[in-house]
Amino acid sequence: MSNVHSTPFALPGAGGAVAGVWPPSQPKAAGASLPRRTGLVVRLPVRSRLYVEGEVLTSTFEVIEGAIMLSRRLSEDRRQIVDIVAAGHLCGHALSEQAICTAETLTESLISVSLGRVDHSDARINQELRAALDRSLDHAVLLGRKTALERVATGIVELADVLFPNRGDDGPVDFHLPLTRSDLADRLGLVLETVSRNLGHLRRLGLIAFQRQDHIVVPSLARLRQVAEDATMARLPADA
Amino acid sequence: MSNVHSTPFALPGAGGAVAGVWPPSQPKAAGASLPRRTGLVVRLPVRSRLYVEGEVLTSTFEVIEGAIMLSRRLSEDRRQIVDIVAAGHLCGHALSEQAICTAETLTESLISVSLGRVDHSDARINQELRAALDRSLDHAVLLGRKTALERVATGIVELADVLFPNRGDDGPVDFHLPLTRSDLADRLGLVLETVSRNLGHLRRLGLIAFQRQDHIVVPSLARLRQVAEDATMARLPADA
DNA sequence: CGTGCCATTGATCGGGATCAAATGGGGTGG
DNA sequence: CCACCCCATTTGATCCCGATCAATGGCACG
Repeated sequence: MSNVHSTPFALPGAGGAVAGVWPPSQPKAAGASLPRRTGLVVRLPVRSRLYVEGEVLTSTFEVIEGAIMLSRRLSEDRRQIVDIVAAGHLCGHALSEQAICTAETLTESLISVSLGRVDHSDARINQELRAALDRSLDHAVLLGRKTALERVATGIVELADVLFPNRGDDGPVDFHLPLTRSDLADRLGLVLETVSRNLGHLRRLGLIAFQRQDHIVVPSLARLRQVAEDATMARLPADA
Repeated sequence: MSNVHSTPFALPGAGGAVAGVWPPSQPKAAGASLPRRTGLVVRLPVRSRLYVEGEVLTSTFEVIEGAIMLSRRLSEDRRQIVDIVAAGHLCGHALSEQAICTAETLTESLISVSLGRVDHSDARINQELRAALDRSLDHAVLLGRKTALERVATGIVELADVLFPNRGDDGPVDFHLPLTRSDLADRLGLVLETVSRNLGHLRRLGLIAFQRQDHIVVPSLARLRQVAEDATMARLPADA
């Protein structure tokens, strides 16, 4: 049902400890420099774990560049990715003093770290909470009422929106897919094979294409958005 | 997939209009008086619609007694009940100036109505938003990763918790089920038949009993909670 | 005493899960 | 530069849980 990741590395408290723990001898991240500190801004490689569900949080994180995914576990093999935090948004202490989920960078990211909730007004926090709630409700509709094809289409659209925050909606995009099929499955309430098959469907429908397994091309976000809302129109002549 | 309710009645703006629109000649509510105004507190019958998804909100509602359900529609026949607001909690303008969902009383309720966000501090509103977000994430795990039996068990536990806010957890409870099977289905991401069958399973397991179709008895909330988290232990010898 | 809605129950269907290979791309070491 | 290996992904075959279709039963209300 779910996949168990080998943890790249973890932050213990996520508080003042931030700087010290980071460079875990992991030469994996693409052309990225090791995490370096700029005031309270850190650059983190892919899949850096900021905090774990249940932990007491002392820091608030603001995404400057990149994205963070938030997940919850029901048990070792049942995970749900509950949100993806885009650039400009917050997570951590300001939103919940106890971590209500686990947070990991989805891509190499530039993150601003601040203690407690300094740096962020009540109004700002309020706005962030509202946005997070709104996203969560949308996602509840997806998980409760959408078909697999609609879920996968929605997942791609969401990633496009998250990774390219301010672009005139719709029109063509292409980007690196930061999630494996298994991650996508854990986001969409499916299993990885179903994700793979439905990506195939979308591809055969001409709604997406792949340059590589992890590089997707979307000719028209508008058309994909349509399928994401209602896939009844989008069935292949020959279907599995 | 979902049911389309005949709307009992609707509030247009939910602002100062509150008092005028309410008594819609509907002698259905149990022994309830017609909505009467006490300062800014109103008593509403079952299934009163406070506002509809998309509307501009001017009022904040605080549940004094009873409960409110919040729902979103994907289309006419795909509804998801995204939250149930218990006594002591807020919904409406303070949480979102545009209604992000439709709100209806689940039971006859005592609701305090206030314009805008007066009466509620930023801290209070933040606290409410956090609580709502936390509930929503829990629910995402349910919708994404729980089996039908676990969902139904969770649904009952949730109702017990919502309708009896401050009781020593666990131990026996019995109460009127304010949701139809179809409503429960729309809460749990199932269809009504599946809800009915799994209520049957729980009944045969001795985890719940029915005095009437809409009056449930839970001998041990603790045991039901266990099944709500993991139903692998709770399978009947002979099963459908 | 019907009439209509809600719930239960049964029969069958089908979408997505599970189990099982095959494929392929990228990184490593020779 | 190439061979190999590892692992993510694709694809295929089959299963099964929950959806759908279809009666039937029960209770409230006119």
